[in-house]
Amino acid sequence: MVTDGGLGSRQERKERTRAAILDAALRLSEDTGLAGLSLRAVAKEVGIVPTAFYRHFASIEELGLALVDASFASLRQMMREQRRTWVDIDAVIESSVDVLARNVHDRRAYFLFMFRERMSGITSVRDAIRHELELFERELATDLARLPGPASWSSEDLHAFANLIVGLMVNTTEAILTAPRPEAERAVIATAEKQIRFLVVGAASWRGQTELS
Amino acid sequence: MVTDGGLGSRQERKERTRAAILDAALRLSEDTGLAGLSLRAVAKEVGIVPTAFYRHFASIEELGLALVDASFASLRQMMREQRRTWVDIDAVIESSVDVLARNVHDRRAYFLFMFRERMSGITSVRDAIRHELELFERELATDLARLPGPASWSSEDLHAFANLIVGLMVNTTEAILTAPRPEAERAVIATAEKQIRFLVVGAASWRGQTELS
DNA sequence: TGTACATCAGTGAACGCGCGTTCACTGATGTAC
DNA sequence: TGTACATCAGTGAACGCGCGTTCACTGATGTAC
Repeated sequence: MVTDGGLGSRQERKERTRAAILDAALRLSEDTGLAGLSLRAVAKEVGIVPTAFYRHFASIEELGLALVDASFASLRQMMREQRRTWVDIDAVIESSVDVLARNVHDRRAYFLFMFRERMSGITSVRDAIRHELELFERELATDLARLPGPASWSSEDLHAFANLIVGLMVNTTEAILTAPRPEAERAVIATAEKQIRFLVVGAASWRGQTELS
Repeated sequence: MVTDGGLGSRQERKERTRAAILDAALRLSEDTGLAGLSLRAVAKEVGIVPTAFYRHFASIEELGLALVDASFASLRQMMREQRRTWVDIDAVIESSVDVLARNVHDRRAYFLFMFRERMSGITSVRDAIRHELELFERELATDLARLPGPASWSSEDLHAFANLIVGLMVNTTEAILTAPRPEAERAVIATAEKQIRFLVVGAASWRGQTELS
């Protein structure tokens, strides 16, 4: 494993090993969670000696924080693609659940990591994920404010609505990740689309109500 | 610790030790998660020798399943109290978030356990929690069907709506558990009440829409 | 271009530690007569 | 009520194992001249 074909500069090869460690950690933590992951198991999976791990990360915790960055980079890329389709709120509903479902498959390991470790044992990793989700929610609120309807809402309403959407997204992601068979997944997606319509229509009606009162 | 005052029959004292184990596990798993909990640490906390653990549970996993039962028994009791106030959907909204917030404080350790282990490493425990949450959602759908408005809904709509409510409840619970200070918690509660109104009004309007089409 | 030295990713032995689990045991509690 | 025996929650020694971490090292890659 030292020379590994001898390709690339020393720096490039170090970067490749680092990527292999992140990849192995993402894979192995599916079974045990990050807290249950041992440095030795990761090293074994990568094909390096345990002590070589320290050339890349000071601890499993530091590795975990790098995985949080990678996971949210992946999530942001998804949202960037998604946002290009935002012309009005109906178009958003139309496409958003499908985009989510496709991405949950393509980046399954990242989504599993985010939604598992959000609740799990390593405090700094958990806090980093919650912080990123909060940022994500704020970004969403800003985006929503550009849509014709929500443009006139109060910031409290926008926040509450964005929080509701992110919550639904999280729950739907978990349901997709958990769905045992394609037909169960289709049911999850159909339910999620219906739920998004509940939310959108509800928020609109509710604004109407208070504006009249 | 053997005689511990000598109070009660052998059976009663065994039951007391069992309860102490469950209690210690609930407490210790707040830091590490159930998967990070060692049999020896639990025994030490209770004040028995590690091997005595086996008189009560075959493994940490079995202990975990007992904690799932205890946690959902606690959740069901909350819902039973809550249901007594259900006369119409407005009364439900009025009281439900407050009841939830109060219970999250009173049974904090149980709620932490449920929502942490739902995503965590021990497969059988995770599956048991998901199963219970599914049952809980079905019960809620049945209850909702008794309310004047939802009584006329399709079962798909009821399911989607119940799922949305449970999801919101889960997210709100997590937010309450995470809220650093009382004022942050009040903001969470205010947001949750607004969100429930979104849902209720939205579901109603959405039904109206499709009934007209 | 060739040489001498510096860098540093990965090696391998060794350590002490907490872990789950086994086993034979102890002695208070419970039961049959 | 008194005695003899059974039950069984909790004990304590011992085991092998994987863990994180230390340390001095190797040898290919990189750099200065």
